Amino acid sequence: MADTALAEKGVTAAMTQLDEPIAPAKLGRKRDHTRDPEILDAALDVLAETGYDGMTIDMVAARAKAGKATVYRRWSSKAELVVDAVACMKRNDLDVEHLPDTGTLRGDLVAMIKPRSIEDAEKKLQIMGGLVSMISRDPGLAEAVNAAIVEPRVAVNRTFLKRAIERGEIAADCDVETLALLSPSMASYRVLIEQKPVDREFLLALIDGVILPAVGLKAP
Amino acid sequence: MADTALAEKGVTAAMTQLDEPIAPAKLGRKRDHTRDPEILDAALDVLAETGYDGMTIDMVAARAKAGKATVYRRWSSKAELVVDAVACMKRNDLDVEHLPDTGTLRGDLVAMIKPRSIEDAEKKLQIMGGLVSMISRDPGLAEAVNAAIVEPRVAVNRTFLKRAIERGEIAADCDVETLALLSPSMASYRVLIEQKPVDREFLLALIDGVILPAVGLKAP
DNA sequence: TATATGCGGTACTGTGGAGTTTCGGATCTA
DNA sequence: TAGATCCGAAACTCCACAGTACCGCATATA
Repeated sequence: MADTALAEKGVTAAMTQLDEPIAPAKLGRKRDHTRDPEILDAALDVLAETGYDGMTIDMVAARAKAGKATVYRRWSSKAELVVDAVACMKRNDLDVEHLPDTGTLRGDLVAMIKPRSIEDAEKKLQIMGGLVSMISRDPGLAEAVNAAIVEPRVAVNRTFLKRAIERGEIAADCDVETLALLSPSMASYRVLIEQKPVDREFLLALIDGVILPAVGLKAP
Repeated sequence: MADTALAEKGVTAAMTQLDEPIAPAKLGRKRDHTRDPEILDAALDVLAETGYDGMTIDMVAARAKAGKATVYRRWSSKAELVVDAVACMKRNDLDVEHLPDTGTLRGDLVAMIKPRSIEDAEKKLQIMGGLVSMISRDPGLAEAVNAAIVEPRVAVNRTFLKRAIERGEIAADCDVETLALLSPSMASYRVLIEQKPVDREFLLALIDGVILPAVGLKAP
């Protein structure tokens, strides 16, 4: 993922000499690709702490215990590094494959409230916050943010709601898309503007005070 | 030239021995305070377009057709200018005094959907977006943003909900605070992350698809 | 009139960060 | 081995911007 641009560059250089598309006859020390994720993780840390404009390549390199040249050898600019870091964030994502399936909408929603998951989500929101002002200027970044941070969460909620519709727990004509966006939206607002934590209490209030009533269910 | 400078230096040195610590006797041309709001408005425009870090004092001065020195004579730094600009934004705010009172919660909420109001809110959200990464580092700015952008909107919704409770239209135990935050939160998310417009359709979907069902009401 | 300040405009200074280069050393291929 | 490329580290160039200083003019007081 990280070396895509450089690999393409190498291929292009090779092709100009009419050599094989992929056989650049590599020479010298090989690039240590185990450092890629370390640098990307460092970038995400700095991004969450200082935002895009506050982040410097030196900070990232220092945190990853790497040289600046090592960073620039892999990503040609700060913007590319950030886009790649965000795009590669899906890795430590919530398991979309084995979601909880408790038989009730509330059970499913509440089952997603885990300290680990919350902590993870909160950092992602911080990262997103540091990118807000860039999103409007870089379509590629907006795309990456959406795919890595926004959409996964929304997809989970959408799945739960559709399941509830299928088993007849809630009405089929409720606005699934808007409801799926509800908790991510309000969590973002709470973290980035109100500067309050997204804790269990808040999420339960959201589920029992808004989402369930909105689909005609009651909290136990 | 050099002679003049030395002469002035001599005069100043002489006066410093007789100068009083506080000499408020105003002299010379008066500061034109009608320029203050023009500069602040220019700052808000630039802020909405480029964000805090993208904004330069030259941009603000140029848009206000003012000199940079004129800006720095009134605000000692970029940060102070921005905080003041945000704080002084309440001016063109929605009239909190004469809110609509239609007799139903839905009527009140729908009555707030005005093209002028939407346009205004959208620009405020853009400004807020440009400040997100600063909010976490400057408590004063967080305060200003909350007072100028967030709280007014929330207060309106809170008023409508409390009214509805008082007249028995909705249950008294519903979560007013969370519900009042709902539309600002989702509107922020829509503008800043999804990059979609906060149009009448979206707001109606929010009212009829989420808020009203959540308090046990139905859309007509 | 003399002096002092504000005005828009322009040129300047100082700083910090993006991106480049260099260095000594390590690791690969031929 | 020899040459090429990587590594971390540090020095370097270049540029944009915050903030300052000055210019010529306008407008205030005394």
